Amino acid sequence: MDDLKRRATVHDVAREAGVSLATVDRVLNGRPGVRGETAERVADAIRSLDFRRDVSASLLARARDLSVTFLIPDGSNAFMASLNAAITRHAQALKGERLSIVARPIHAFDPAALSAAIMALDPKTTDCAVIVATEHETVRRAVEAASKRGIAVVTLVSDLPGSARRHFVGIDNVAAGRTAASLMGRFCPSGRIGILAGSLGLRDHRERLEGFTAVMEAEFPGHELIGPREGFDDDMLTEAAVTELLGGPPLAGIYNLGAGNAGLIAALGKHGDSGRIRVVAHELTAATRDGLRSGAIDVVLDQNPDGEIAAALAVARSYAMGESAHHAAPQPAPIEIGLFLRDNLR
Amino acid sequence: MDDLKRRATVHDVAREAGVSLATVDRVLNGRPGVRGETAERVADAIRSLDFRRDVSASLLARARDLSVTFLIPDGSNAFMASLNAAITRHAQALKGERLSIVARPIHAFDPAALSAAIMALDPKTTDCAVIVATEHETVRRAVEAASKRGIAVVTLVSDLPGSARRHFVGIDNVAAGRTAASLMGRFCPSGRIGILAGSLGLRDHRERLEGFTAVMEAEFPGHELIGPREGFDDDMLTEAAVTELLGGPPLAGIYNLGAGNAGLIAALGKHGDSGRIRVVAHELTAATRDGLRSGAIDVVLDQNPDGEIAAALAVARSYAMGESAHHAAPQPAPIEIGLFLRDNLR
DNA sequence: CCCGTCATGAGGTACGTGCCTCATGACCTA
DNA sequence: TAGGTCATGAGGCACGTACCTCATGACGGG
Repeated sequence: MDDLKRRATVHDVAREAGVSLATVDRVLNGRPGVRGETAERVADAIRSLDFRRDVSASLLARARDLSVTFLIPDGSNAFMASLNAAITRHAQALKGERLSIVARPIHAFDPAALSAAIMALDPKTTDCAVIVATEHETVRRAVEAASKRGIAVVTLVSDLPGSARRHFVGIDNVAAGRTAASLMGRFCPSGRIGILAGSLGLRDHRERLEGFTAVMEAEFPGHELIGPREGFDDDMLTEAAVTELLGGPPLAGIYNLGAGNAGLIAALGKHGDSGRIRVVAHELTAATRDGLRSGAIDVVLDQNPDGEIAAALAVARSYAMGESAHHAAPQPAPIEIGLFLRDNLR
Repeated sequence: MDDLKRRATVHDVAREAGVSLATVDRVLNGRPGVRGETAERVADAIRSLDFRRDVSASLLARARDLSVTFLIPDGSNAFMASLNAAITRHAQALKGERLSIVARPIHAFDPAALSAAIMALDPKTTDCAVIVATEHETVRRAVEAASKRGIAVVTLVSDLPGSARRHFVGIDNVAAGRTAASLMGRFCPSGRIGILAGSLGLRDHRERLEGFTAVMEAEFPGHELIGPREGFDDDMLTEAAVTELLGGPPLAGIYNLGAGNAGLIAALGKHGDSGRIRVVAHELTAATRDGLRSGAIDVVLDQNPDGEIAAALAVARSYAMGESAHHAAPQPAPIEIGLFLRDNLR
């Protein structure tokens, strides 16, 4: 009866399949030298015994730690900075968990730099790469090549559909836009709503806009949408755009689906009665926190950077260990859109 | 230079402290037979080498798995059911991670049953207990006793301040109430707001009410608050309470800070023009999801059960391994209040 | 028939820690 | 001084997997 409680080991699998330990090992770790028929017998035994590699023993026995490389855009973007901070924090916490983490900054929005960095990854020293994807054919090809070399690629924040990436960690930006509209419509019985974007060349910004306008038109048809005006995620340009919007007929609300929120707040402050204009923005940063506290911003939609890094690491660990080879891949919970008011600021 | 990259092991600690492996082991695992002065030398070595127990090796070498026992209220409460479901899911996913999870149902809101269950925990088979606390002196004493026996206790959802519990995993319910008020105030320019509670004998319900009324009074003084009416988390009683509320002068909004949402929705449906009344409720369940989709409910505040279980397990694992003994305890991110509209339903 | 290739078996060591036993010396007390 | 308690050292086995080497037998081509 002890046997019923004990977890199955590689020895049990070997016995069940009628092969030696060495063969089980070859199958488990994808090494060559096993006939297809034999490999199938081993796989059957694994399934029938519900064998799962003992993670502790496996990590202990490995010659090297699992290694995950993050390729994150550099630059002054506050959100990317908080992503990097989260990576550092997790790297610290994962000391002793046999997981080594490297973060390499990539020139922002530069497909060539990103794909070059992906191509340079050595499967001997990298099990998994986590990238903030720029949508470009070169990047797609680099991901394909990395995958062929045995490096699992995970996209973060910005996806790369149609590529060989194994997983996407991030929020649903269309849903984010829809949610923003749903709140804005309830906040403002009627009136003109100004829309600000960073750049419509970015996939996530396009998706947010799509969701926002769809819900506004369908559910709150009494409102007039102004824009979108592009602020290119820059404080100065965003301030100029907002000032221009405020110069027109009175606005009931403003939705900024991009960055540059410091500029937005500055423009509102100079305008005066900013308390009456409902404002919805994205990403919890120093600027948006201040905006929430002062009342300049009503709601912030956030993609929790820390949670995203944690999720990416969990996925990366899972793929790096090839855990999904013989059992269903454990689908991690999708990243949720965080909604923050002054009253639930974390 | 290899030495600089290698993680420190117990051997290194022993050498650095000038003691034997056995003594390091005694210190690390809190076994008796070490003079205070010697233990201090070992602790110094641990700090100076930044030694961290290798989690993989440690788990592998242990005679038994880490074991975490959940004591969760039973009954028909939809939220507790989803907590249990989350526990089952995680238990499944943690096969192979040397963590064994037991969930024991406890008669709801019964301090005697809860404390008896805590007293019955054997430190030989339980490293950590996660409880949904009922506020009572017996429970406090049981937690104290368990802690003395070497069982770390973590409170979930409902805290037990002033007890020997090592950690609380849950949301800030005052903030939740404040957030609900902040939304409600923005949704309704003015008017009467009905308030429903489960039972004001519950700490979390009291806290939500406190936060809600504080913000309504301070920021939206034009509104008249009706209630709270107690529905005792029961659909029938809640429906009756709502029907009574709807019989009075027209309401602009309803805040249900307890359960029984199916009753709330039923009463609204029978009343007719429910689309005009803004409704804020708690916990994503089948009932509240339906309410969001149909438009009967505008916003649901949720404490992600899955996230809470994950956080509780992380904390439990950390305490069960005594990781925080020589380094700063890794404070896990606090559980966030989830805000859900129809448009960002997960 | 010889040799090369291939699938597989046999057996070992290593990873870092938990936990056990036994020995040794120091110190205290009667 | 004998006997007892206590702090500590020395050493070893175990955990389950990774990864290595070497042996063996089968098979096929020339």
